Amino acid sequence: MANHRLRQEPTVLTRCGSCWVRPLALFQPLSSEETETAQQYRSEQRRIEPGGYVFSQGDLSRSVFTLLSGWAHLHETLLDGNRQILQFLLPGDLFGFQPEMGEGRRLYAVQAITAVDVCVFPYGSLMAMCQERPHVAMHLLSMIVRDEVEAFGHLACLGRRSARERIGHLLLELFDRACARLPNGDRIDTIDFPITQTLIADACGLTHIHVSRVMKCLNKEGLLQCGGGHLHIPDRKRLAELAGYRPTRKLRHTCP
Amino acid sequence: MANHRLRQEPTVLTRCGSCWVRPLALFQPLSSEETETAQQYRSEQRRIEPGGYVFSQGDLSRSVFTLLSGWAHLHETLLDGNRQILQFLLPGDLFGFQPEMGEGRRLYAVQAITAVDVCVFPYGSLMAMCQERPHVAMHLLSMIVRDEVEAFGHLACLGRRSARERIGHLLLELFDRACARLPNGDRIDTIDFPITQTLIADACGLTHIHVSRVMKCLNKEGLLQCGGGHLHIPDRKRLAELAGYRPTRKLRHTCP
DNA sequence: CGCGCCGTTGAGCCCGTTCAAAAAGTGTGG
DNA sequence: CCACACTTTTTGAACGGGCTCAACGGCGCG
Repeated sequence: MANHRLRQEPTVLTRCGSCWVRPLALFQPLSSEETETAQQYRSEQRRIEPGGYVFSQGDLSRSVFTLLSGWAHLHETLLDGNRQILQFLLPGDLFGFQPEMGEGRRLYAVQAITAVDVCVFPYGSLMAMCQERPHVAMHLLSMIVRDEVEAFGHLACLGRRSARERIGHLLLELFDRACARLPNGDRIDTIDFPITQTLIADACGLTHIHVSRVMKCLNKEGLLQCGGGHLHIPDRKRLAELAGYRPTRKLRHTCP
Repeated sequence: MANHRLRQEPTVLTRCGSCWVRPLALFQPLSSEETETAQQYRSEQRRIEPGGYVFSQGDLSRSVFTLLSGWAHLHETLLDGNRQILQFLLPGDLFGFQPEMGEGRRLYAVQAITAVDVCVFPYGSLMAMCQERPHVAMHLLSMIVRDEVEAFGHLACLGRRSARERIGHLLLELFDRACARLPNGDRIDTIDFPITQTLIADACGLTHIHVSRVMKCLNKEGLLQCGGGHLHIPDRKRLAELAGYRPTRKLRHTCP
């Protein structure tokens, strides 16, 4: 019951034991008894409205976060004001690690796209948990490696692919990641999609003007339909071929 | 000519206790007594000649590696034959992690640029070590996060910077990383540099032809001199300004 | 010597950008 | 319901950075 309500609008504090993103996220390897004690490692839960920041470049870096609901993105703003999106964040995703582990300042910012709820873990308590429960540390390690592999994939995209391919690739990836968070996402061909063309441009290293042109074209060819908060992909295979997308690459999290 | 071989050339089996890259690498947090027992976690040491592969895309993924000497690069080969370099590897660097931790196949390949020596750690024994010594696991975590941050930096480069900036940025980064491995690297303005223009192109997402043109230009302007296995940067500040390079960002490893 | 690899140069083209402006949502308050 | 402001998407015209294709010179090596 609490579970059902969480999916819609978690305005109240969520207990780890009944958190619906747990099977996807940091505490996946914990047994159900352990989960209740895990509660103590979390410091708070926070809601951020669309366009708001979870943290900004230059902020003190003292915690990591799990996204409980909504969409967000991690980005760097360059000196000339240009922006590069480095990651899109979906429910269950863990973010906010930095090499210094709690002593430095944020190199990147995380901005909410929709309204989001985040769960806060101070570095200190997270480290304590890792020391006490090595299998959590191992799981953490593998989550970060997965992030790195994703970043490598994006690098190859930006370095060696055309605009069409980059956009197709990104949309397929987000489509798959969003599907993996649905109860029975296999047969779905339309998802809620709060991503603007400007965001796509900032992720793909293009101008929003050119993104508009290319997407218009992809639309005409019947490869995808995007707009009004929805993304429809009628034929994944055809788009995947165009984009050189490898569905074999494991995605960040999949529902159990 | 001076340090044509970085410090020394370990042709014989190196013991962890006397390994010169240890202060930079995986076993940094170990005490000297621990180091001798750490020896048991390492399975072997391997030498690869220039152009040879430490592993290739599709290989079984069973170990991680520490680079003991030489230069290498990690890259992905796309379906159309194009290549994207994802990381340059210098002595002390750890590489070879994948999310599945020993069960999947390699998504990327690691190729030797110069002759290299690598130290092999099977996943299993590494995991055992992490369970027994949590501070090693924490150090591992922070090393991988640093790699991810580096990858993010490259993403921003490829997405939002011009060819001049990308090349300048890459050369400065490699320059700094190489310097950090020298005994007194602060005052140095020339390093051994076994990187061809084709490699730079594959890292920056450009053609080697265009790299040649841009570097000719940078050379004419007195910003750098690159060739014959050496890189000379007379005025770091000027180049850094051109490239939008932030020296504040912490590099992978620095000599103690 | 021939062969490969690396760097260089030139001519022409194309993808994506820049600049400018209009059209089509979207949300707010009257 | 409309008026208004704002964001998002679309369209057009012209420019240019980086690519393609092709050829050549230098160097190391068997």
